[in-house]
Amino acid sequence: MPTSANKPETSPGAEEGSSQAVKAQQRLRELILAGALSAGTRITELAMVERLGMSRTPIRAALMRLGQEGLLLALPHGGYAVRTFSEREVSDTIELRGTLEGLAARLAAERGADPALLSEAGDCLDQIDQILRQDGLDDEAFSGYVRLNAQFHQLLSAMADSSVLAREIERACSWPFASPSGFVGVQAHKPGVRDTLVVAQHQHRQVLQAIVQREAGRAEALVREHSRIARQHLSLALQHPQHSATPGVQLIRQKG
Amino acid sequence: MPTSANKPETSPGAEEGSSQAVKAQQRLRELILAGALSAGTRITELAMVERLGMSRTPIRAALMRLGQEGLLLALPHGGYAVRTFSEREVSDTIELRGTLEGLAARLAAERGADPALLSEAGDCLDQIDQILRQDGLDDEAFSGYVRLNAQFHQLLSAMADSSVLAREIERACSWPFASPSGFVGVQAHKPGVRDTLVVAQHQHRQVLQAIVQREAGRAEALVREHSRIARQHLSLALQHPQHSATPGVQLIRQKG
DNA sequence: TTAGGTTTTTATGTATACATTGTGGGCTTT
DNA sequence: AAAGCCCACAATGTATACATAAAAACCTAA
Repeated sequence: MPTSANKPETSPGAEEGSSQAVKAQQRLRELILAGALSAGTRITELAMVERLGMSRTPIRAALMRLGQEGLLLALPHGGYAVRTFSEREVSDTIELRGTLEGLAARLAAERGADPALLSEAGDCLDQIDQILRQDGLDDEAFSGYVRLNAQFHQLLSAMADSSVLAREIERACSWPFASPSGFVGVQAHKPGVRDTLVVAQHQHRQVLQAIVQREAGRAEALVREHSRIARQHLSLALQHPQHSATPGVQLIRQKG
Repeated sequence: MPTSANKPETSPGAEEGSSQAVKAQQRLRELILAGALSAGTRITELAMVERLGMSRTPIRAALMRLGQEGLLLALPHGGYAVRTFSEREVSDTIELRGTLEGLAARLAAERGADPALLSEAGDCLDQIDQILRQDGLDDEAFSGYVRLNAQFHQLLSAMADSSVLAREIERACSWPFASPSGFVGVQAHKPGVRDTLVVAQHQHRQVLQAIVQREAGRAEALVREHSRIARQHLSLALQHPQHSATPGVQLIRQKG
């Protein structure tokens, strides 16, 4: 096999309907998070032109968007490099996400959330309870939890009814290891998994209750505390990187 | 004067050393905030090519950046429009900024801020005291306050020693009416101005003290409360839009 | 052999031509 | 006269050629 592939790589889940620029952005993100582009290396437009099989223009747009998103670092004299994250930066990002979600919960409680959203959230938590009812959690149950967890957090964001805040929360969750379900996959096959999820689910219930009862301060504090679970997961993932199925962990540079 | 100007407009403070794309971004932001591009209207690339006297490529880059920054709204089938803000959105943005700065203050207090920064912040507040010592505030004194206030808030952000958070705070301050000094110009020539600034300065002192004494919760609460001054200023500015010298107020759509 | 300067290469910034898509207006038909 | 279809224009998406600047490599001289 020659070193310079002639056939541009195709992504299995790539959506065909989108524009080239969007496709480039998706593909580049996948490449980065999968570790195909090692951390710290410079990314040149021409290399991506070869690799993705499109012209420089959409590549440029994609690189710029990923740069503003934070996944790429804009170099001083032009060009980009795959960004690396210190453990502290990841921790700060999680704290940021928790703070923003906390603000959302507080606003939802203060202003009163849309009853339809509250009902949806309740259903969502009921479904999680269903999953946690079984003793052992198979992979299917686990991915179900991840999906429902993400849905609950998304509903939480929507309850604040603030486009400004929703936008920022979405930004904060764009880093895979900062998203609410980012590190849950870490200990998918460890003994105490279910207990962790039970605790998280208890917090979910309390948060929803606080919002319903318009206890703004309590709602905010609960969500913040809830986000610390992600930090615990981060520590575990860094201690046992080999078990971590989370995409993007190789972007975290360890000091040890 | 013909309707289609042949000479591209020049901006007085435009930096000549930067690239075309950066210049385009600066100039477009000025045009939007000055109201030269009325709120809600679609911005076409070709129109800006005529107006700024450069090709589509840097214009495109600038539009994209302003879109991600939030000043422009990306239309569903391509193109951008000057974004308008509801009063609620502006209010939320200020709340967001206050929350982020509050997080910064908390982190600074928890982790302990760099003594050099603490000393700089102290000097900054001393200089503000100097300004407030005089009874009447002339324009020069006022602009001095605005500058020092911005500097203090910038130092606050730096004390958290978190690049992630600093980046987000800078984003939140990019909207002129959400920045710490955004609406102070509103009541520059009103009788009670000085008192407002005295109150704000008192809060500054308390915040710095809390950080020095490592009182994290207090620091966070104080900064949040401090940000509500901006919301008061917002109300005043919307009640008396004619007195408002803040750029960008015309982007706020009033419901009344 | 090393240091410095020059040259070549390579990558990004910029301009522009071409493709494609969506929208609006005008024409035709019922 | 009204409604629907078709055509044309206009704006964005894409590709590529050209300009410029930085970096690397090579060559020369000390």
